[in-house]
Amino acid sequence: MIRVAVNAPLLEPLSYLENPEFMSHRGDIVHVSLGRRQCLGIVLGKDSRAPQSGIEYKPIVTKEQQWPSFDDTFLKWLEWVADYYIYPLGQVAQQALPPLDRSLKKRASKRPPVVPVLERTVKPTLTEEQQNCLKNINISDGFSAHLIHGVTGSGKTEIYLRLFEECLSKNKKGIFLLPEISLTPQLVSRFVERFGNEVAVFHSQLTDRERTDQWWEIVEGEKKILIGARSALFCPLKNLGLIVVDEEHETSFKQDEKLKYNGRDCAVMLAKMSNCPIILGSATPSMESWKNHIDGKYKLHTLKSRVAFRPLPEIEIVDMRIEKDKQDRKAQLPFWLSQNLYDKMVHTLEKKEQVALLLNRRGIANMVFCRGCGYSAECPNCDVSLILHGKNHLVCHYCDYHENFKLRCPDCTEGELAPMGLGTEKVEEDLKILFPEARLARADRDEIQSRTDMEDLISNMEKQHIDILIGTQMIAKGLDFAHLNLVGLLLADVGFNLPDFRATEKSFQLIMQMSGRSGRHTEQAGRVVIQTYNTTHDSLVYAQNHDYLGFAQHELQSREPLHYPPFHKMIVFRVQSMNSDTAQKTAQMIKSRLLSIAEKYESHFKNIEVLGPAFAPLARLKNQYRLHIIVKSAQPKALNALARQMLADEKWIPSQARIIVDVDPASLL
DNA sequence: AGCACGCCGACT
DNA sequence: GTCGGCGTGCTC
Repeated sequence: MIRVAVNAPLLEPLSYLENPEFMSHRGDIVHVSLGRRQCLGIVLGKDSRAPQSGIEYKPIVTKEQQWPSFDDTFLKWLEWVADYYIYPLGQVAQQALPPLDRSLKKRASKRPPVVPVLERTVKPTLTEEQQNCLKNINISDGFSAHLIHGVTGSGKTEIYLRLFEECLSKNKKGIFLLPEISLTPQLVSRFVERFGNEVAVFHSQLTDRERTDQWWEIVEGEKKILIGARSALFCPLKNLGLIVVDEEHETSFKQDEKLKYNGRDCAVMLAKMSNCPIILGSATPSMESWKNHIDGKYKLHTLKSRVAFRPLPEIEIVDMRIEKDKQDRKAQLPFWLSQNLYDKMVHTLEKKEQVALLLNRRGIANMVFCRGCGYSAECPNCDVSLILHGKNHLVCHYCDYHENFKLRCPDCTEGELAPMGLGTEKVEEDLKILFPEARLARADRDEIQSRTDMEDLISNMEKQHIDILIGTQMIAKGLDFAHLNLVGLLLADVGFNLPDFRATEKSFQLIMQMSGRSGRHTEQAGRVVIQTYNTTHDSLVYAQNHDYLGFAQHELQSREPLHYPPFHKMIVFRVQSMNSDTAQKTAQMIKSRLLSIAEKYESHFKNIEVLGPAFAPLARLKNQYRLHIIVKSAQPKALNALARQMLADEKWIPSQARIIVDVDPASLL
């Protein structure tokens, strides 16, 4: 009999009879019958166990010919992913296949090409730091892990490009992973300018046809370098010689639905199994990677200065508590704008340079409430306020609920509902009055919805058709504009107080990243203004001094006694149910099961901490009550085994409740 | 995930 | 009567 991982939510593979028409080998992609239907499965190998009585074993139906079989290295990696994240292997493997059948004839498409066509450009000369870094990375010596800590603008990308050159010269293929590639077409362009048509691109904003074509180009075609978001890792490349993960600290490498994998961590494992080097790069390495460097697992390379001796930006912190009471405000400024930032904006615009304002919108978006009775519009399905979009549209940010905004308060029927809080739209409105001459552009989820929207925005910024750019998180990442010399973070506080152990780290990263956008191409330092009500927050003080090392040391020190990652591993069990009671009971059952397993196998599960159950910070979403139980341990293997035991024999789970396992959660919301 | 089975309300 | 809504359970 043959073990087959079927494409169904079954944690264990199933056994099938060998089909006498053909032999099945490990890695083959086959069709098998499952219940009354057929589905795809991956052959894992011979099943030597005795057949179980009561099961009517069926033969494998056919071998799927259109895709090449998985080689052993890649299949081992898929098995590791499935095992580590406690997810059905068959469903993990499904991600490694293209969504459509191969098609050799190119159809005319109105969409711009996935990979732009660009002239090759000359290579810049390397700085001494870059040369040193390259000298210390030997890519032909099997697996090794490197962490490049380089300030923004220090030329990390050029190092990657040189490494990929070396990789290609050895006739091997390479993967370049980015957090959200559709937001960074500039980086793709730089690769195309160096490697021409040897580049393939893979990310979530491609159509199924584009994806399928790119898949074949990199798996069997002429393309040698795959640039992509985390999903690119699942392209079954043969002859892998190098993996680079840029902005490795980004939590968006963690997929938050279905298979909740972290692209960075999976990349490290893929490199290890493929016996090739992996490079992680960041201006603000994650605490996980930094600890790996301290523990000697990653080799550290530091780039301290920007290329061409361009200075680091000057970061100024404005205390909005004082600003509020200031009497000497010349112009009538809106409450969200300090005199200091306003003056700098005027100055920057006079010099025909560009300004970007970042609004870390989470939690302070435009909700509406009644000044008469305090009623506020809330989503009927979720425990959150509705957010005002445009003039008369109330939207829930967590489900698809929306309604028309009516002025009259539905509760006291006397007062009027008024928007409060701050959104990018409001900022834009106020700026139109303050700077009537300036050309404004907004970059948020409402404005930028497709890859072409972002490309247009970038080209407008580059051509200086925009004077002031107002945006959310999405403009903090990876963008590089020559004339952008002032960056304002309107309200830094928003990130400080999230109920998440990574809140300080995320805040620090955002500020560092944002300031990295300013003054990348000038001899004078770019300017950064951070407005806040809490000027002494750790993330601000270290960021102001560009002191990553100090921050990392401080942050690690504060996490260690609390047993937070990276010191202890974490698995979260989330319980969801329409019924609050069922949700709570199920959560309680999870906890007692965990405790009893831990007690029964005491020698295996030492020092396991079980926290909760507690309602998640957003206790109800899409009409589902949400609780979670957090489990921590210093031994990842034991933690995984405990979680598996807990989930085994799932018959005890009440049918109205769903349990979701999240290994290494990116956030606790 | 599919797909079937089965139990209930609604409707020609 | 029987059509079809979806809650429940199983897949080698």
